[in-house]
Amino acid sequence: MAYWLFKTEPDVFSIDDLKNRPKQVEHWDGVRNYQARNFMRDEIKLGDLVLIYHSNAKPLGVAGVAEVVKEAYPDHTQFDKSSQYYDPKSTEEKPRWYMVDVKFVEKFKNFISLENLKSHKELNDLIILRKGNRLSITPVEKKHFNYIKKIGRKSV
DNA sequence: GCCAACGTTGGC
DNA sequence: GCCAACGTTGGC
Repeated sequence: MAYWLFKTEPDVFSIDDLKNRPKQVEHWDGVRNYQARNFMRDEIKLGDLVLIYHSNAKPLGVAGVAEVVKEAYPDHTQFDKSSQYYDPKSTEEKPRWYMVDVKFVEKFKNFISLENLKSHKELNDLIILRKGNRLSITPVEKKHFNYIKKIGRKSV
């Protein structure tokens, strides 16, 4: 059982969008970075928990938690010419990109802004807080996950 | 295999 | 809108 952080731009897809999906499940398509792809394909397992992080937005930060309900399978958008995620170099026989399915678990009562995250020295080595980090999927340590969950559930 | 040029991400 | 920090591409 492992923990992860997925970035998403809430203008495109937010925690509320996930919550409002049928069965509250959605496939996490559009990842076009090899490191992130490798995490999904090789390491992200059924039942893993995911922090949903809203990037490029206001507010900016961790919005809630989701759970992995389906392990890696080919991302269909890579074969779709009309998709912005279309990849002409990928084939059905040898797909280049993968995705997982996640299910809504909870939306934090207390949205945790990036500023808030940074103010906790316990979270100093969280990957997302490293300067210049652009990876859209990153592993999160159990202690960090639990700490963040605690802040998120605290009422303000 | 190197690396310059270019494109993208994402906080500010 | 700016720009630092990356990742990718493609010529050599």
